[in-house]
Amino acid sequence: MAEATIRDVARRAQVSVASVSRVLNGFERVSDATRERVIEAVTALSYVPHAAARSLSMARTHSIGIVLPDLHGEFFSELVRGMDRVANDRGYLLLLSSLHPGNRIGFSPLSALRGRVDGAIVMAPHLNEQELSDILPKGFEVVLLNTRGGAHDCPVITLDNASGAEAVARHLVAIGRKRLVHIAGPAGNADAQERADAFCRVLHGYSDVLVETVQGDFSEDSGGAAIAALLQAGREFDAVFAANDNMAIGALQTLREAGLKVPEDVGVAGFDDVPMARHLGLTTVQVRIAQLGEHGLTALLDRIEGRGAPSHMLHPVELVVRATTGEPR
Amino acid sequence: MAEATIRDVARRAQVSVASVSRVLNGFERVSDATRERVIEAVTALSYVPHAAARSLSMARTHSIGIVLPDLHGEFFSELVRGMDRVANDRGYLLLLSSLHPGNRIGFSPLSALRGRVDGAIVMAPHLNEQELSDILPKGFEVVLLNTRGGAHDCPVITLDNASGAEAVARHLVAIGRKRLVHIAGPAGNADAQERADAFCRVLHGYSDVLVETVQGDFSEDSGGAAIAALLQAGREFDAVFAANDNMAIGALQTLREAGLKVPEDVGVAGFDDVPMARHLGLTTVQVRIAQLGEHGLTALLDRIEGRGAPSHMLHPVELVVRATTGEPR
DNA sequence: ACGGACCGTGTAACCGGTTACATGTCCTAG
DNA sequence: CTAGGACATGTAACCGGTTACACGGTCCGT
Repeated sequence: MAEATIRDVARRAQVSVASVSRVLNGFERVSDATRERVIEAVTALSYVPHAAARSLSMARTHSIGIVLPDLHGEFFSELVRGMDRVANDRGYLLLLSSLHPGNRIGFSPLSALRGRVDGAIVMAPHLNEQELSDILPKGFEVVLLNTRGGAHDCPVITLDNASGAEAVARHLVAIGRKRLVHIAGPAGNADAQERADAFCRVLHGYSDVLVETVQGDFSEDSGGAAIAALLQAGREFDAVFAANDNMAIGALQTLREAGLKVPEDVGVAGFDDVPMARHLGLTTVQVRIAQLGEHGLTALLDRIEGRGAPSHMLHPVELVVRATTGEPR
Repeated sequence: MAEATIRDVARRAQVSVASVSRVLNGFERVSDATRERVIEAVTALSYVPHAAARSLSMARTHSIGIVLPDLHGEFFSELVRGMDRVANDRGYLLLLSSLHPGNRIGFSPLSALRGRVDGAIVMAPHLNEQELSDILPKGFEVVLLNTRGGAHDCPVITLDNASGAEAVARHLVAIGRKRLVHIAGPAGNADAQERADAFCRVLHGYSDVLVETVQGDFSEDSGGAAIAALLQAGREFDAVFAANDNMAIGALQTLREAGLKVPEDVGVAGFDDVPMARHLGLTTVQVRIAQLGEHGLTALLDRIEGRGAPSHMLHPVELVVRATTGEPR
């Protein structure tokens, strides 16, 4: 049984394809008799319009590309969930594409979306401006998420990393911590950089507070390893701020295994508020990720549909204080 | 700047559109001179073929629909990650679609995929056979994931609940437990049923082992409540197998609050291996979700590309022994 | 020298929709 | 009575690719 086409429907309803198309698209100028016959034929043949054909003639796909560096973890699923809500409301579908480095060079995965999407949301915090320019397609609207994008004309939405990190810094000072450690994210990652910068900037305002930065890579293991190295080196500290929750969790575990008490001996804070954070009582910076997704997709669709959207937006974050940063000793 | 079309390329390269198409699709019968001119023109115009047009004429989209009940949590992200790997390898894109009940009735979200995908992976554990039939489209290949689908001609992939539960049963017996409790999942859930059946079946083979089943609903609270009720009733037992990790975690907490030692007094095991399980040292049955995604997509693509795939497949699971089931007392 | 196989290339039909424009009918105003 | 407008509908071009088929030129064997 081959799929019915609009011409099959027209034949059965004894009308022209134009009339069928008009009925299906809710066009007004159709007589009731025609409309009825068309509807009868459509249901009888269980006709469904062919999306590719429609896209081709209308130059509109009603899908949106989502291009992300990695498709894993709660962050990803939350982001997509938020976008899915908006997409559903506004009649769009989401096309997923991961941007892992191994993709065939010289052929941007983004351009593969031409003719498939009306626009795309791109998140590529690991790329620099140059690399970004190389992959950005000319053919459709793009909104950047959490990505350095100063030099481009597409809107950018970034996390308000600075105020999050500042809030953590102030909180740690407020509860009396003096010797702080920051476990940074991977070098070259914009978010990691902003968090580290803001954290240190605030702390330099306090003459009696020391801060030391060590390297991590956003993985749980790297957080644990960083702390282990510090302990082995005999360093003393009374609080740790990791650039994300994963590393904070790793740090937490290593600290406890080393016999240190959290928060009594060492306070720990992270960034992201992954679900596990609540379970472990981890102080962290809450990022409403689903909302970030909604936010980004809404901006993109507004642009596509003509209503302009502002070109740079900060997505708010909020400090959540839990058990791992207790009161002053 | 409008997008370049294949005719623009042909004009610039002084050849026909057919030749351009041949070069782009790696067709052999093209002279080197022609090939060079085409390539020059393509790069000069930074031409990218229009996916919708290509889909239309080839009746092939190289995308796959993924239809899921919900887009959240680690399960979803893992599943998608696995599929993404396969999709990338084999040159497909993933089109995401959630199946929340609110979708316009009488118009299946699946049929909206016509002309957009070559096939779809559908996961709808909450639908019965009838509801499922109603939404399944005729136009393209479908693979069902973890969904009752006996009556349909599309392949189904389900978890191997039975061997997982059997492994747990054998393990508990092997470490010397004699009085077991099973916290079952919600009535009517196929996975829960299979786990309970297999668990009890194995244990009935041991004359000196007792097993008692209590009801749960997959939630953490229900696991705790079930154990609390047993303790209150003065029941004695030395091991608990919950039908999923959530309930196992609830049980664990309640046992400890009651002053019982795990694993010394009572062993605890779950099912799923959620990330938290590793953290809590929970013995459980690992379901490699990413691999399930790979598995499902591979089967679908094989079908689409002609190599037939078996119609019903069990996805393997594996017992992971951790701290909550220790050695015999 | 000639017929045919083979090769590279171009022309045009086709995929399945949308829509500008033409057509025909009926109604009404001058 | 008729010109012209409003309306319902049909015809055919178009979106941007792919590809069956036609065509002309080489090279070969006889």
